[in-house]
Amino acid sequence: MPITITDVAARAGVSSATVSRVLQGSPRVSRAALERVQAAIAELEYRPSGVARSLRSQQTGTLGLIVTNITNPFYPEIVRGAEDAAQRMGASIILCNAAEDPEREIAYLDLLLERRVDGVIVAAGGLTQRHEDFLSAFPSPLVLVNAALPGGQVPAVLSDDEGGGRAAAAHVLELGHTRLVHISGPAVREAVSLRLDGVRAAIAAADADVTLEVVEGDGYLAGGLAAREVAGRLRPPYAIIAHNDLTAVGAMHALFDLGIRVPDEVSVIGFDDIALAAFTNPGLTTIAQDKYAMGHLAVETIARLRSGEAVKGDQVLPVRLIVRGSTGPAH
Amino acid sequence: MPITITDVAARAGVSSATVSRVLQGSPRVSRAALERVQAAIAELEYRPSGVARSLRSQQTGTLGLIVTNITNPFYPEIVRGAEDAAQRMGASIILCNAAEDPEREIAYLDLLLERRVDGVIVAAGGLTQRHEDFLSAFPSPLVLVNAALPGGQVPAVLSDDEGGGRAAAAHVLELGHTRLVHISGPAVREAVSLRLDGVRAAIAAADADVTLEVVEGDGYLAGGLAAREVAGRLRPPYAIIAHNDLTAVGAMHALFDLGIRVPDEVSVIGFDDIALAAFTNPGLTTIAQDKYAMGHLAVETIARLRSGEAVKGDQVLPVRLIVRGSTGPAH
DNA sequence: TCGCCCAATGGTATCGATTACACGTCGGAC
DNA sequence: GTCCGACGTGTAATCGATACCATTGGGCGA
Repeated sequence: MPITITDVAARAGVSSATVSRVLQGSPRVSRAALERVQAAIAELEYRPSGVARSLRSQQTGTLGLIVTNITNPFYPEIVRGAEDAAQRMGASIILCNAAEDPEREIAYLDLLLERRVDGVIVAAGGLTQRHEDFLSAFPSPLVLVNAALPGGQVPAVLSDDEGGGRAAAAHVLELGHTRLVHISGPAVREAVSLRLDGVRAAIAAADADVTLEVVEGDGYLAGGLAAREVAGRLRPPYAIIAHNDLTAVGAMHALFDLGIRVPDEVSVIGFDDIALAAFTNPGLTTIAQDKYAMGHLAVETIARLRSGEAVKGDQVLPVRLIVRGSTGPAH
Repeated sequence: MPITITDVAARAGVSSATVSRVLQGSPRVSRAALERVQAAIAELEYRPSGVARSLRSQQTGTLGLIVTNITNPFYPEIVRGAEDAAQRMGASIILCNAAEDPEREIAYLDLLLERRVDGVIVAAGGLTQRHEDFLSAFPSPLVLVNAALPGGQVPAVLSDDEGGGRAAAAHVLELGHTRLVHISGPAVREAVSLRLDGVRAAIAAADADVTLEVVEGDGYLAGGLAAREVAGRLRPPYAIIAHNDLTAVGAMHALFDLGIRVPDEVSVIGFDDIALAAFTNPGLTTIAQDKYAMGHLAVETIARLRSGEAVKGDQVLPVRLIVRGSTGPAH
């Protein structure tokens, strides 16, 4: 049985109202009472009940954070950004790992509603129709990360996927490549088509004789293994533009197995800049998303929504090219 | 203003007590009342307030999980294991990222107490004296992961560090190495000395002419760069046994920079089996910890503590050797 | 037919904090 | 000397759900 405000009041010889006023830092407390209450709190090691406080104030100081898969190296950095921002405003994060299961995502949304969280952040790759229905009617502040709903009814934090695709293609074009292979992600994701759009735009802008082949991957390491089949058909040099870093790493492994040298024969460029990208051999050239900022901004957006501000539309964060060792001139 | 149990009661033409009974699945409700209440719940999209329920029942159904650094690839898997186990028992995880800051860890413990979590899991590398004082007097079910308090007052979930160190050394000894270099972690951590003990035990058991040199690292990538200095002094072949995978990856990078070939000239073995280990070139041979199981077991231990069971002492999980490409015969 | 028991339901205190309102006291101004 | 206001403090309602206790009514056995 933990200590309650009543215990403290009794100990200090005041009413619970006075203790509460001390807790709130209200000025309407005499110095004598203040000191007695503080002493009692210290002696009893009293900690006010956040539960009771939440019930009364109708705020829990918690945010729900739903991630597709925490072991996907893309997400921890987002979580860290969100957690930092939350901590700064005195809130806690309830982490929900959907484990790639859309049903579980929806179940979590329900659960978070019961827990009366002050807001929810959904950092999930693919949204299904059911998600759209559920999310667009969500009765609590809601922000999407790295995904968006058609019509922009729900505020979203995104990276500049189209610009990133453009930068990636421009980079290999500059290196003299004229044959590009794009290993995409699953077609349902909006980011997938945006990145491809960017690649096409860069090719169009280059005004040169460039071929582009598109192979569909799954956005994971396995998707990169498509490079094996490609390598069977194409003679170097060519450049592989992967939808993301996991795909790129998968591709590099496939090439490594086949004895094809990166970047001497084939260039590979990824997208995301996950921690792993800096530690492959050679290091992976990639388009970096500012994942920390995305998490941070999502939490700040929740705060703005809660303060009554109408946040509409998408917030798009810039990306930047990071050149490591996996891309080189076309010989 | 969300819908309350009173609204549902009014709508269904019953008292709130009856609605509560329906919510609890109590059999003492007539079929007619049950149906009316269920209809009212559905129509109003009522969700019972977890906050009010927690206040009344004195349980929140939440667990605090304090992690040293979520972007350290060692932790997400632990988080996933914990989250899965929690979800299975209907609990949620409040994630606290201490960001390598011991003060922040302690502040979080306080916060979690205010939130009246049902239990706390601390997955933190180094424990300071202040931690020890604070944790050993912690008034709520508590489990440590990958760390232990002297005297075993607090239940802990650990890997077999000593056995792992032994297995790592035995592996390179079998490959014919006679000169071993151990890049350790910061000396304050118990796991550091245990792994080193294991290495020494394996050498002693080998009954051969083997030299061992110990270099202190920091447990992170930077620690592995100590390999640069070692490589300046030692002529291959030799084997580097790193305290953990990050250190090993750092070491491989240093060797790669110097043009020293792994594993042809120098063998490198890590510890942990983080996701990254499978995707370096060559793949990293390592001692795998079952991180998922650690998180899972920690949550289960909390549940046992809560049910009144006295869980004392450490629970040690086995590790296993995973041979990839970074270790090879000594030439 | 009477009485008893059980099923179904409602009333209400309770969990622990916050806060509107009321009350008493003291000091200063007239 | 009286009145007013400010200040400090206590009382009690409130947040939403749960659980104990009381009440009602119907069925069944004696």
